[in-house]
Amino acid sequence: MAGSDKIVPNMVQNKDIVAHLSQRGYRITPQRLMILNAINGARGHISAEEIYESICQNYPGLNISTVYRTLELLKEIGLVTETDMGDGRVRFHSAGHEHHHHLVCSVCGRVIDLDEEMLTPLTTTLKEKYGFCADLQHMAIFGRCKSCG
Amino acid sequence: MAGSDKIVPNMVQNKDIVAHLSQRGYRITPQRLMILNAINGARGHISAEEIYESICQNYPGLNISTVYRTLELLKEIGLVTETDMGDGRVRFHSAGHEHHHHLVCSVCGRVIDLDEEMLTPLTTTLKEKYGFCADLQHMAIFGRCKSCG
DNA sequence: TTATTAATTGCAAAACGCTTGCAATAAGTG
DNA sequence: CACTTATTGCAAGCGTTTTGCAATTAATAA
Repeated sequence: MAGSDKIVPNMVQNKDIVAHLSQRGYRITPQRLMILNAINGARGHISAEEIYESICQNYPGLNISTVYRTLELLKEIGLVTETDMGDGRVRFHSAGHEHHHHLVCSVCGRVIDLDEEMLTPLTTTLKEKYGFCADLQHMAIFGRCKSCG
Repeated sequence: MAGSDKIVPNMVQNKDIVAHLSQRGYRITPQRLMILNAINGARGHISAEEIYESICQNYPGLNISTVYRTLELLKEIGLVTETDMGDGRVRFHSAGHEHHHHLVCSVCGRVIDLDEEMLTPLTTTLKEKYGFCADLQHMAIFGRCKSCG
């Protein structure tokens, strides 16, 4: 997991990212790499504010607007995915990861990752009955987890 | 549908509401009744701002913060339900109504009501596989509608 | 009916998450 | 190295929601 391209400490491998960005005329900046690294390192959903704060510990110069602008960019390119977990702020994770769906416990706040194929029956039904093409990358289901019954 | 308890014009029946509120020491105010009436009359999801504006046409004295505070209260009591439709503002509807689920088209913004039983297979699966008790009152599925393919 | 009292309101200001205009900076290129 | 233009930080702004507080008012008792 720990990368060898040490532009800043603990940086993940950036080959793909560099390719993605520079092929489209975007520039590789330390801010972008750190932001992407923060998302990859989070192993799960992370908010813009959390990304900002985790980076600021090592690099206080970062601005929150840069985080938002970078997230916008990474979404466009398809490197990160956005999920609305219903708590008033949007969360992000690396698009490479599986488990795009989440069960959010409204009692304890626990988040359970959900296998993708768990939702395919639903997707199929929606397509058949309503002609609706569901985009279930952005999916959070609320309820109570096993422990909170 | 039109009520007989005409405290303000077009007021819905308030027996239940009065019971719910006063049993818990809450007071019945014209503002609360109008807000609840606006939600019931909306036949569907409605935002705080929309509630506020619809009432202000007849009663300009109303304050938006009262709307928010009342919605908070009605949620607690269980008279209204909140849904995050992903457009940066939360929407509400009467907890009594059917069609709790929505298909939201991210291209044209259209909202399609979804039959409740369309999600029961999913609910069952989540319970069986994860022990997760999904609360699908608060459900919006994003994607592209028939027309926006 | 009036007096009492605590819940509720309106107001103004602030909090919150996010966006934007702009001048300064810096990445990529020759 | 010089040049060009994407990118950044800053500060200000946006829309939605929340909050502190004094004034008002619903519910209750007298």
